[in-house]
Amino acid sequence: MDSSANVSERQVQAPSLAISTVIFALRDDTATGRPEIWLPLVRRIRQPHLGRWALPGGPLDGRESLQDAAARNLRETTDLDPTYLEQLYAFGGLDRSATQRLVSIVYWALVRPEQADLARASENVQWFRASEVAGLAFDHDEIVAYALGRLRGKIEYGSVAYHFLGDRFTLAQLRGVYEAVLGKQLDPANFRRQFRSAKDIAPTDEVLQGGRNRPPRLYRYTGARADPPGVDDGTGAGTRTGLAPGTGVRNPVGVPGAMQADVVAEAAGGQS
Amino acid sequence: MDSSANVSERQVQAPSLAISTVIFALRDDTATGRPEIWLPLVRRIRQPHLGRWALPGGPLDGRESLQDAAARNLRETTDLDPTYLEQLYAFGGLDRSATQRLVSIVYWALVRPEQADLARASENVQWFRASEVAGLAFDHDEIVAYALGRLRGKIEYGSVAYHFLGDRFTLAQLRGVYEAVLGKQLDPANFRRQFRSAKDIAPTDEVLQGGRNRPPRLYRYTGARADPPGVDDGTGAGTRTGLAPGTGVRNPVGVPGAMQADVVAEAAGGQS
DNA sequence: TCTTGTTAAGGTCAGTTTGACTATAACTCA
DNA sequence: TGAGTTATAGTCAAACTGACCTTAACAAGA
Repeated sequence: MDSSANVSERQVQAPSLAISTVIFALRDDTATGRPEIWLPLVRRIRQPHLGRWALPGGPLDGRESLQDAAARNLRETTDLDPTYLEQLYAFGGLDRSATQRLVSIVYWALVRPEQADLARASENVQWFRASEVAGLAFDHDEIVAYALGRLRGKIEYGSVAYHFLGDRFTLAQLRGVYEAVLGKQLDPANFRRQFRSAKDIAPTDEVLQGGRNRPPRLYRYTGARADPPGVDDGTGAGTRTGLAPGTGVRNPVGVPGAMQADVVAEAAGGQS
Repeated sequence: MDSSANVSERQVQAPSLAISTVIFALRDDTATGRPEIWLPLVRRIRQPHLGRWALPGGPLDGRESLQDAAARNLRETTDLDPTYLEQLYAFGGLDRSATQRLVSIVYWALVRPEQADLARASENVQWFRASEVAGLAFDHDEIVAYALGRLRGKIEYGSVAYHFLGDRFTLAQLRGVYEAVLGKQLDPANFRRQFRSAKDIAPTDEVLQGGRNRPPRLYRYTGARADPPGVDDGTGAGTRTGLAPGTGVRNPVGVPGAMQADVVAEAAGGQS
């Protein structure tokens, strides 16, 4: 509206650009044995929000692509290469940071629990249960909530779930992923039925020995494991490989239904 | 990899930030009478790509939120306020523009055909059939293709289709929207069946007079018309109000199916 | 060695949804 | 008045879902 001259110096400056990354991994609950969603956070070592936990990230310099910068966040925080990395959203509200106008392009990643050295908690890097994350710096609480919503939405389609798992997995493990992400139990028999007829999943001739019950067969994911290089869709359009079965997420037929808005955010700050 | 000093001046500078907007409207084909997807483009009046068509957009200054800047693009190009406006993706490849490192945050919008003054084609603003767009400046071809993929993905859920239509509409008009977006014909009877049981659609007691056939009943969309203010989801998570019926888009059940990757892009340039 | 507990794996069944198709209603135009 | 076209309602078989049942395979303990 008002484009006259009397604006503060700060607002006239071009916004700063930062990349942040929400990294999800599964970890079996020590009590129930059921997998839960965890994510690493880093402690801020400067103002603003000094000392608070925040998403890994930093300013974007001119030499990296967005995705490369996010992958670097991932490496520096977890020592892992991404098995899944996708752009989440660009947060650019005017008051995300008190000290500067900051636009953060946020990525989200999935890593495998075996790889993620969850024990590698240092003074400034620690893993938290996603359900218990609160009080983060900037608007990172909302970003995490938004990322969780996206994860749920994405798992209803294909492929994503497999990025939490290793090369071979049992149907029970796969079901565990779905249950952790969707936050509800699924019928094992129906889950099996749907996944047995899935195109991108193939039984191996191996079984998982060592359990105390009947040894489950191991399966292999035969679809695309990662997004095509340089390709990165911002929604469900991309690597979608079919619908998640047994999801309990019945086909939202009947057309327009109830407003299902997930947690959304127009905010967030970058770790700089 | 190489963080030594011998890098060009340009690459060391912070990337420039721009906002671009893909604006979709429907327009009835003069021959078949069936609606098609159109979008406005602006001619570049400076280098690079001088004279070529490009998405409306411009640099982000420090005083606007991302969404506000996109809404301004929309207004300045079409004289319309957004009925639907959502973030599409942030494009940040290293070589999107030859002259500078440029990161573009792209929005996409839907407008109503009655409102969109399609005739208002000036020397530097013109509407094009989405299916015929080609040869745009920067990587805007790919951005448009990506936006079309997102539109298709989104229409399979709820609400989005209605933003193409006015307050009252017939089921045939609504079906026309779906057919234009999905690029295939749908069975009128089945389409009707599903939408009649839809929660967010209600029949009025009016019919549309003046046609040469049986006058169709008018319906009203009773769900949320626009995204909550300031709220803007980057995917299908947000305003999702149910699945599109009759879509022919059968529930992608059976779990993982065929890789359905839509057109994606890691590129694009901003109109500056 | 037999019993018990637990998970794996396969199957049944009723209710719902889908896609293809048919039939009738309502209107304009020739 | 009859032909043509769209609106609207219904039918039917195939497919899918969710709930539930049965049997297989294994470990641990009696």
